[in-house]
Amino acid sequence: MSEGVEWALHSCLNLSWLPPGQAIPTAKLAAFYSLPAAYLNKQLQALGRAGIVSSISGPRGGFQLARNPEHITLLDVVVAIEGPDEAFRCDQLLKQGPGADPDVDYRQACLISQAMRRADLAWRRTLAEQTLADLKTDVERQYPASESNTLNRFAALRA
Amino acid sequence: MSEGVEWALHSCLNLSWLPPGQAIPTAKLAAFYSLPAAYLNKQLQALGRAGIVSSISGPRGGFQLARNPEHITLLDVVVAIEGPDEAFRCDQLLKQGPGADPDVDYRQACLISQAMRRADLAWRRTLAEQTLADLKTDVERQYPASESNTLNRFAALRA
DNA sequence: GGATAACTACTCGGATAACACATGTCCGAGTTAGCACGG
DNA sequence: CCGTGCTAACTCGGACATGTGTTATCCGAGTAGTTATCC
Repeated sequence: MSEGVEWALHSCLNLSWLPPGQAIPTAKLAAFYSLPAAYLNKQLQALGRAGIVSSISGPRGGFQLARNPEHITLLDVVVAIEGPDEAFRCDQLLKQGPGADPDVDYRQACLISQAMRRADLAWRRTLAEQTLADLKTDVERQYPASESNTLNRFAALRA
Repeated sequence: MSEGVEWALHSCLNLSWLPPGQAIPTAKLAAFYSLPAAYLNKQLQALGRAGIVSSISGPRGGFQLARNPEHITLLDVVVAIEGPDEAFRCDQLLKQGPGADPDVDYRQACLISQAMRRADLAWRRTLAEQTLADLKTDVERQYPASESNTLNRFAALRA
């Protein structure tokens, strides 16, 4: 899995602490973790295409969450960056084997494919069960200084 | 995930139908699905290093399962090919952020990392719950001709 | 006829290229804030 | 003083290089079976 997922998750969490209506440019989000700004921008574009963040051009512009953290699951973010394909892709090897039926879709019929899909669904379900709001709440509970640290850091970068 | 996983799973299943003590060379396993033999050999080597299959050199040589199908889980095969690392790797971005403690291992402390690990564990658990023997039983039940098809194909290739 | 030794064919195993995707970088289009100017 | 038009800086967005890991291939080391030879 590409590291862009980690960047996107941390950035979304930081965005969730902003007052509504305020946007943060890529450069500041990147400076937060000393990341290459141009590449982080690429990931944020992907989040934008997925409808997770919205972008504003020009001065005072930047990115902000496009909807409430309660309605953003970890799966949404992962899919936005990694794409919708499941990790295991079935190339329908059985079509090359003996007794193969050309009309059968072995991505459905192959029991190996089914077993792998079961695992993939378990993974997706676990990710979909957690929203960004849940994560935010947990972080605030365990590390109470996080929110103010984040906002202070953004304020300092604003200078 | 690399396609070698799919090849390995199908090959292990085919190997599970062989009478005990009999080995099949890479070339025949590859011909089964029209795969490149040299590359499939690479995957089988990985299975060998993981102790899932054992190899025999020379004429009448080849590969065979190293232990009973009941003791080979799908997770074993996936890990043998893909390696033990989990899909999401935490680069400890928080170490670069404000209020970071250099002595903390954020792979453990970071709640994002924990959430992703939870999903990864759900995936691994699902894979570990299914053994090659389970898969073999299911296939034999749903496609009764599979076993004989496989053995016949091997016999034909033997010529 | 039997045992032995060399030979041959076959198989794995790791070292070696070719390719694809993730990673990283750059500059242009569009937008907004600030400013200067005129009324 | 206030309204208006201009300028300039800032931001995103997509097009363009680079690096690393997967995909694919090849040839050498080792082994077992076979055969020919000798006792």
